Order: sequence, then C-alpha cells, then structure tokens
Amino acid sequence: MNAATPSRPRTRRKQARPGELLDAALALFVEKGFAATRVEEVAARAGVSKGTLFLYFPSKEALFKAVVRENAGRHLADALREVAEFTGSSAELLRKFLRRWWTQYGGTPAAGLTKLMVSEAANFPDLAQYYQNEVVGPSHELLRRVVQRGIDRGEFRPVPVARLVHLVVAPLLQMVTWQHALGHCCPHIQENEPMALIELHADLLIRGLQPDPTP
Amino acid sequence: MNAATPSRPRTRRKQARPGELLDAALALFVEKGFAATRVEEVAARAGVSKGTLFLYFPSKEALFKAVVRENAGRHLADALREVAEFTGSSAELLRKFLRRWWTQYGGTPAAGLTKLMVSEAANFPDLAQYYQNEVVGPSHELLRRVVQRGIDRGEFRPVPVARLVHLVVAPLLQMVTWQHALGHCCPHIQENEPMALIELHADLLIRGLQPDPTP
Amino acid sequence: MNAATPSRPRTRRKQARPGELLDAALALFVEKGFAATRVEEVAARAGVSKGTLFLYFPSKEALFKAVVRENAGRHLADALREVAEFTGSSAELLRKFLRRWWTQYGGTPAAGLTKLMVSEAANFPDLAQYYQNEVVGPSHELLRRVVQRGIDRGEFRPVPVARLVHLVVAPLLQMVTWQHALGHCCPHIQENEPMALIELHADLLIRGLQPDPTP
Amino acid sequence: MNAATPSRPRTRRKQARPGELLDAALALFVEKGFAATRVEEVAARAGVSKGTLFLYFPSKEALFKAVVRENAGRHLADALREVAEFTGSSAELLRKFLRRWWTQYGGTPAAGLTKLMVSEAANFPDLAQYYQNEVVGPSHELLRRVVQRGIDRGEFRPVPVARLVHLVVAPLLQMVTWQHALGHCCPHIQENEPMALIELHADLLIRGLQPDPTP
DNA sequence: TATGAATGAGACTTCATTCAT
DNA sequence: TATGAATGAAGTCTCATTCAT
Repeated sequence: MNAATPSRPRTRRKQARPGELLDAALALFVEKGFAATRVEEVAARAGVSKGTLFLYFPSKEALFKAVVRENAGRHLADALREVAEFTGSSAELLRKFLRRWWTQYGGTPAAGLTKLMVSEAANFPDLAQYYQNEVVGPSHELLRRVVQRGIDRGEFRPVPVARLVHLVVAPLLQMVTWQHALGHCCPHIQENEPMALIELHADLLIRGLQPDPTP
Repeated sequence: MNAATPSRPRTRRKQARPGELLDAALALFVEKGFAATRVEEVAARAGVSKGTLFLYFPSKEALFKAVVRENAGRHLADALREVAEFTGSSAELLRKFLRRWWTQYGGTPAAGLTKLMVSEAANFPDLAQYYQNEVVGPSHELLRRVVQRGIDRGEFRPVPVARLVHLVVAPLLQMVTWQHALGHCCPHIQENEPMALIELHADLLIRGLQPDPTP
Repeated sequence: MNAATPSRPRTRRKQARPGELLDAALALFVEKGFAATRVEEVAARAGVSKGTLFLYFPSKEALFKAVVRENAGRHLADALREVAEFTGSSAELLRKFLRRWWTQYGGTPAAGLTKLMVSEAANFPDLAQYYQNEVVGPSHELLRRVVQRGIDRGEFRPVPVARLVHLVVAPLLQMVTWQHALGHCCPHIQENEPMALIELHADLLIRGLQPDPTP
Repeated sequence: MNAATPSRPRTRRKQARPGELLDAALALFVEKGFAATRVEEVAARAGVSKGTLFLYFPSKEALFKAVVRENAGRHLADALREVAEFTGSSAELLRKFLRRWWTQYGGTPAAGLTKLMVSEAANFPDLAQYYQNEVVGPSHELLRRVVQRGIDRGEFRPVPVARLVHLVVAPLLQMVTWQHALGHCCPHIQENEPMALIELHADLLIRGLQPDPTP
C-alpha cells in the first residue's frame, strides 16, 4: 500500500505546530486574559513543552500578537464579496448578513477575538489600532453600504447610517462577548439560542427601518 | 468656632481611605485588567502606600471583590422604583428607561464594571455568579416587566420577551464596554454621542415593537 | 544613655545596601565571571534575598556596569597628584609609583577589576571603552609623563616612551590578573610576595633605563 | 588513477570534524567566555549542526577541556630542544626565546588559551592545575634555566631567578591577554606592534641584567 | 553519521505580601 | 495607622542535551 512517504510525522508536526499553538493560545487568552495565562498552559494545551513554544514565537507578547493578527478579519473578504453580489431586497440582504455573521464568525472559535480585544486593547494599543483598521473599520463600512443601499432604494427610511450600524452590530458583539465571558459560569445566559436571537434582531431592525407610509 | 464645621479633614480622610482605594482600583482594573494591575499602582493612585492598602483589604483578590460588590447594582433600586411608579405609555416608559440608564449608570465610572466583568468573569466564577444574581438577573427582570406591560396593554406587538430584552440591553452594554476598552486608542469609536445613539435605539425599538395594524 | 536615634538600622541598611551588593558582586564576578555568577549568589553574599537586589539595580547587567563604574579609576586621582608634586629623582619617582600602585590598588579588592575587564570586555564593549577612557588611558598618560621626565632630565636614556609604558605596567597587571585567576587553585603562583616582585621590577627597570656612560 | 590522490574529501572531512570543532570552540570561548558561548554557535562556526557536536564531545564541559588539553603546551617541546641546543651568549638566548615565543605561540590562535585560562581557571580548578603542570611549570623551569645559565657564565648579575622569570613572561602574557580581551573594542591597544615591544623588552631585560662593572 | 525538533532544568525578573519601624 | 524595605513564590525565557528520523 502507499503507507510510504506521508511527509514524515516529525516534519508534519513542524508545519502544524504554529497553528496548534495559536489555537491553544486563542482559547486560553480569551478565557483567562493575557496576563493570567501562563505560556506553559498554552504549550500544554497544544501538546508540547514550554520550550517548544519559544521555538515558534520569540515571546509571550509575540504569541499574543500573532493570535490577533491570525484571526482578525479572516472572514471579512467573503462577506464583502457576498454583499457586493447580492441582488435581492435590502431587508433580505440585511437578514442574510446577520445570519452569515453567526455561521462564519460568531459561532467559530475566532469569535473569541472580540472578547479578547475588549479585555486587552488598553494593554496593546498598537493591536487595538490594527484591529480597528482591519476589522472594525471595514465591517462598519460594509454595513453602512448595506443600509445606505436600502435607503437609496426607498426600502428603508432615512436614518443616520453610521450611528445605526452600531445598533446593528451591538447584539452580535454582545452575544459573543458575553458568551465567552460569562458562558462558563452562567450557561443559561445564552441558552437563548443565538440564531433565534439573530432572527428576532433582524425582524426588529427591518420593521424599525420601514419607511413611514406615505399618506 | 468654625474649627468644627469643616468636619476635621484628618478624620474624614481616614474614613474615606477605603473608598478612595476602591475608586482607584475600579479605574485601574477596568483599564488594565486584574492581573496586569499592580497593587502599588492602586495605592499610588489613591495617594497611600502599598502597605496601607493591605490594612484595608487583606489581599488583591479581596480588593477586587470589594470593587465589584461595591459597584454592582447600586443604581438598580432607583430604577425599580421609577418603573413601578410610571403611569404613561409603555413606549415612553421604555424610552425613559434607556435615557436614565445612561445618566445613572452608563455615563458614570461605575459603568467600568461592565467591561470588568466581561474581562474577569472566567477568573472569578463566584463573582460572575454574584453579578448575574445581583445585576443581570434583576435588570432583565425589570425590562421584561416593561416590555410585558406594553404587550399586555396592546401597545407592543407580542414578542418573545426574554429574548427581546437582550436586544434592548445589547447596545447599552456594548457602548460602555467598547468605550472602556477601545476608547483610549480609537477615540472616534464613541464620538457617536451616547445620548444620540440611545435615542436612535429607542426609536428603532419602539417602531419595531409597534403592533401590526389590524385591518 | 544615648542609645537613641542612631539613624535607625532599617534606614542605615538602606543606605549601605548598594555598597554591600557592589562589593559582593565585584568579588563574585571576578571569581566566576559575569555569566556564571547567579544574582542569587550575589544577594546571598551581601546578606539579602534575591528580590532585594532588584530594588537597587534594575538588572544583572546594570549591576555589572555599576560594579565597573564604581571601581574604575577611583584611585587614579591620588596618584596623579602625588606624581605632580614629586620633586626627587625620576628613578625614585618610578619606584614610588610602582610601590604605591600595589598598596593603593593592586592589593585591594578593586584590583579584581583588572581581571574582570580581561574576561568580560568582549561582552560589554561600551564598558571596555569606558575602562579604556577612564583607566587605561589616564594611567598610561601618567606613566608616560614619569618616563619622559626622566629622559628630559637626563636620568633615563631615550626610549620609545609609549611602548615602554606597556613594559612598566605589564608585571603589575599580570600579577593581579593571575592572582585572581589562578590564585585559588595554584596558590604558590604568587607566594612570590608581590612587594618583592615589584622591587625587583623597579630595579630592573631603572637599571635598564640608565643612560649609556658617555665616554 | 587520480581518484585516490586527493585523499577523498568526504573522508578527510569526517576526520577533520573534531579539529574544526576545537578550533571554533577555542575562538569562541576566548572571545565570549565559557558560559556565554552557546554550543550551537560553536557548531555553526565549525559548519555542523548542534547534534553533531555531541557525537564528538559528550558535553560542553568536555569540549572545553578538550580545547584546553589540545592547545596547552603544544609548542613547548620545540622550545625545550632549541634552548638545550643553543650555544651562543645568554643574552642572545634570552632574546631568541622571546622572539620565538611570539612567532611560535603569541602570534597564533593558540595564544587565546592564555586569556581563556585567566577567565575560566576559577571555574575549572582541575584544568587550572593541569595548565599549571603542563604549561606554566615547564615554561618557568625553562626560563629559569636560561637565566641561571647567564648567571653561571657570568653574563648576568645574580638575581632571584624564580622571581625574575615572572618579569620576563609578564609582558608576553599581558600582550596576548589584552589583545584578546580588549583588542576588538580598543584596537589601538596593540597597534604597538608586538615584535617591537618584544625587542624593547629584550633590550631592557638584558641591560637590567648586566653585571655590575667590577672596578 | 548527521540533523534539528523537542525537552526541561535553571536562570533572571516581577510583584503580592509581610513586618519592623 | 502608615510606611516602604525586604521577601520568595511564581512566571518568562534560555540553552545544554536527547533522540527520532
């Protein structure tokens, strides 16, 4: 059989290590915060020893930055394309955006990044800026386009778009933030199944954006 | 003589120590997190020495718990009473609730507690439970009553009340959370003046809760 | 009795600590080298704990630099003055210089610095430069003046002065260097009592510098 | 055919490994000291990997000892023979000894050993003893014979021979020690060309050893 | 033989906590 | 009470050494 040369395990590990370490680090940094997480824990969760971590990342801080840069904005490109290609009503576009936000980001481990930035932004100002530039800025821009499209097409009533965007994202971010923050000790907090909450949010938003009936 | 009236500064000073320490600790824990805050910084900000802090709080962890217990739910009693006494329309009640949330809590230093719980809940499960019992639970209960009142009176369309409450509070919590987290490095994040955002939120909510016109 | 206020011991220690640590560090760095000396050893020799050392010096490297700067060139000022004030023959001046070099420097703990610079100069180039500027340069300059004085006054035959100075200092430096390096294991190396060696060195030098008899 | 003559590079390569490692180790130990030199650096300088070094030397310490034993006293045998065979004047013998010391030892990489022993003797007492027995002892013995020959033949005045020997070697050792220690940062330290210094040293010594003119 | 990924003991450094003053 | 010098447990990081390939 072809049990041969499956790219020798030692080498395969070498390739896989950074990713495994980043995954472990993301989970622990999200759960306990940067300062309260010991590098040895990260290494152990990735199945290696303390020293091995330092073969791949020169310091704990470098590991943290890699975690952020690795996970920030990874899912944004797809969203941009999908929105650009959408042809239906703006209400449906908005609903679609909210749904896919959960399946593509909110429900994935990467969503921990949201809580992580809340917790650590003040201690890593350059990362906060990076996050702002790479994630927050583009996301808001995208949503502004969605809402503006609805207004332009007469599907939504006129509203201050930039401000509205905050109201659109708030429940999404709040959901993942609290899930990662209080999910462990107070599990009931989000037995409120996320998708149901998102559907309700979409309903409310769309109703709230209906143009006033012209008499 | 007037040697009495100015309430002897020295004595008052002593009485005030724990409070000053709690204020300093709140600010620093919110800004940098529990682990990254040094007790010496807290003491310095309160204008005392490191040793003095330990005269009032037996440990850093005890200080942290005191900060949380001191600030959690302090403004809730008033809100409960006001809502109970309110006699106008439910839309107005909801709007009033949102406005007073900002003036009584969101705009005060105590609002840092929201960010603090997000950051540290996982490391202090008993505090998270306390916060859940004393703050989250009662707040949601209060809001459920407000919404249910509207539904009962035919002012709001029927919605899943518990779920809706999450959508009501999300923008509020998100606002203070991000303000404390990213406010320093990305100030524009909340140049979106809070009250304007809250008014928009109230508008959207109330419109979104309008009963369907019965034909 | 006046057993009172003798500048409270705690305070006195505070003042004395840096000096005690520097002495301990000098001895250990000289004996084992910078890298092989553990800060805990230095602290222990100074009678304090590891942590205390870091109250006075921010890092091991800073401690090392302080050791060098504290001990470098401290005894040079006196020598400069004495030489300037000397009025006898140049042979006696040279002899006096060599003798006092031992009593003022070579026989003191500070002489360990000579071996320390030999061992660590390559690892601390800025310190080596400092040592060169503050110690080596001025010492050679001083000796050049001594020898030149002898030549100018016809007491010494003409020689390349700068080069000669190396021959004057070599036995002195070699003596302390080997004493600190091999003294422990091979004590016989310098049972050759230093002063006797210095006297012989002076004799040989002075004889070697006699002007040729003019026929 | 000539497939044989070029002494198969691969095999020779293998044979040469330990020697290349010893050369690399000597250079690095001299430059940075034992503790501050990383075995990986030694391996890299010798053109092999870290693991390979451990095929030839069981530990870093063993490598160090091999470096010392390999370089200590290698050039002594020749000197012994030359001195024994010499038939000219003792002044010329002394001068010849000093000159050949530089060409055979002081000017070669092996001279780094002198600085190495100064730096590390205290950490490796058995090596210090070995060095004492194999290098210092025999060298001094050899020089004592040279000087004693001069005294016996009436060419030198009587002096304490053992003590004088220290004065003979001091400038030589000092020269190589400082060259290896401070040569990098303060290059001017030995722009004083070594041979010129040695000639001056020989002159001074021989003059200093002239017998007093018998009146 | 040769490699270099992995290990873990050990070093430097920080900081919550203690305690003599 | 208040101080701040001192402590030492605990964390980050280094590097000699091992071992699967």
